[in-house]
Amino acid sequence: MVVMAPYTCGLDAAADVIGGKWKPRILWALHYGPRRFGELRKDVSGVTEKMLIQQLRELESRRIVHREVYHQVPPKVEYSLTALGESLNAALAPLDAWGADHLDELTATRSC
Amino acid sequence: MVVMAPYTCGLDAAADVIGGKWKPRILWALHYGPRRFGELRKDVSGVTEKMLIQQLRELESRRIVHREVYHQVPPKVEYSLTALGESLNAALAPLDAWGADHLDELTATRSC
DNA sequence: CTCCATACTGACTTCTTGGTAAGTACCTGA
DNA sequence: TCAGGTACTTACCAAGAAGTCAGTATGGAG
Repeated sequence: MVVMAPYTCGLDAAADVIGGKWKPRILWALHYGPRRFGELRKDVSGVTEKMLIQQLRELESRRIVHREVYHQVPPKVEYSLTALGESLNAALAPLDAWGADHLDELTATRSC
Repeated sequence: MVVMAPYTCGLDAAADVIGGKWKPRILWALHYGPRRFGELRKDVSGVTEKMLIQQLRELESRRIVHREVYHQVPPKVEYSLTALGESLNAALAPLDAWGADHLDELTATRSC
């Protein structure tokens, strides 16, 4: 985008941050505490390394997740939620509950 | 999609429902009560007719919005939230609040 | 001297989403 | 007879998101 329209409401801004196929699931995986790259790859099943990194980088640039590098061999990198990330996850909780509550309904009306 | 992976959590399901460039804003516009097609087009600034209809149809098939046709000339169609839609919007409220709270931060870290 | 584990990186392709612009249907009122 | 107002519908194209897959760096184990 060359010109970016300002956010029209908080929801608009939030949607921009959690947009992308994998971000909600990454956030959810991080909910349980810091995770290494390889652990996330397993937790978020189906994600490719490329996408996982890409999404993590975006979340990092938004200051939602923190990246901690341990200078070891083999390398170790841990990802964790920042305070902002924690607050985002808290705001996401009701949405998760809603989805869980209506899971059957939502599954039934999936496009197919 | 030929084979669809089951939802991994409530958040996953919810994200599927509100996914798409315009759905959050449409939902938000509907928050204030029933709206005609033409009104929504103005409320959700920037949306094209095609996209608005497409997203509304998707929300309708998920039973988030209700479509009421008045057989008049010129035609009149009103869209409103169903009970499910209302509950979704309620779950979305904290997310909107979060976005509003951190609007400056989020605007500052936009990709550009 | 080679292999291993881990965390990436990059080129290339495919798939999905969104945008443009034109056209349809209907009755009313001038 | 013909423009006006409303809510679509369709065909086509462009942009962006995601997937595939091969390659890189490091130092210790064997």
